[in-house]
Amino acid sequence: MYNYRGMADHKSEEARNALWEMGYRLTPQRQLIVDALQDSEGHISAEEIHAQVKARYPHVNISTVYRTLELLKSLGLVTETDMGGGRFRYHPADKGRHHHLICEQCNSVIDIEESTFSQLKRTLLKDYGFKAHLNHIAIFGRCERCR
Amino acid sequence: MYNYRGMADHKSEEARNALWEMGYRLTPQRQLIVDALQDSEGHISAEEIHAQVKARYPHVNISTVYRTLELLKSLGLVTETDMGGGRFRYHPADKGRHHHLICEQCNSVIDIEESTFSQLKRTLLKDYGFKAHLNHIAIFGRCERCR
DNA sequence: TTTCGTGCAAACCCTTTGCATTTGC
DNA sequence: GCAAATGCAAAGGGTTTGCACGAAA
Repeated sequence: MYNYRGMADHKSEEARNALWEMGYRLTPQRQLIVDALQDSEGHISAEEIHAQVKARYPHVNISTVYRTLELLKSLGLVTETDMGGGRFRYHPADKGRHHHLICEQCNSVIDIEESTFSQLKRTLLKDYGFKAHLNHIAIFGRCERCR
Repeated sequence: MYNYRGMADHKSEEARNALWEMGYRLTPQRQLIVDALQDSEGHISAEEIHAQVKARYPHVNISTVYRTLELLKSLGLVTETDMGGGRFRYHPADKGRHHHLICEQCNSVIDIEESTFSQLKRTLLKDYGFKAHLNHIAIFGRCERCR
């Protein structure tokens, strides 16, 4: 896999630089995965990333996607949300923390602000001594249109 | 599979009667599964139920456990919680609705009252027009001892 | 050149399903 | 006797892993 410098339109300098600075190699696969995440507006699945990356480089394997996501997670560049049933979706950390409302009827996803949970967090800490780690939460229900 | 009448110590009359009244057969498997759920104090996994049932009737298959849980769910006798990563745990409905705080350090589970979320539910409805279905929720974090 | 990253295929874990057989009623 | 329930084995879906090859520094 050749000449990846200058190939992409550098939307995702931060993640790239972070990888570079930590001593990780800037492979084309990693760059394309980072690009896909950045383009996604969040909530992208590993398979969707894979499909997008394959459109450019057909031989990229999905295990590389998972391994790269693992790396980005460990560097705090990406957060992972369990959307139920063990399906994960990914989101660039620099796009801000938020949570998801998922409509069981139409499958639409509504982003909600992290602050929506601050009251709940306080209650859990006060009443149960429990420090909640609400990274990305998915809440299921019915959206406005589907009720 | 023989003589199941009078074999168990009838802790779980309700579920049994409910099954019976709805016209479902009272097989020994179903009774043992219901017993396992009842004994579990909640939060039992399909595999744990299976192990417990097999101790009495070695030939019971895990698919029967899943099918019975499916049935009990559809009758509203059991609720299912996704404890992350697509692993489900089950809980008898008559033991009351509640949610879970799971410590990432020591894996302990704290039950919390459903009412803890009523404020959040109201906010989601008011601000996003979203009717949340909070059946059983699992929230990860750190418990009092592990901080 | 030496280590790191990748592709491939197989394994994994839990859950679900198809089908022939058994069993409750 | 007959529909309903079970056991078995195989499939399923998304994720992970072992290993040999290939490429980055």
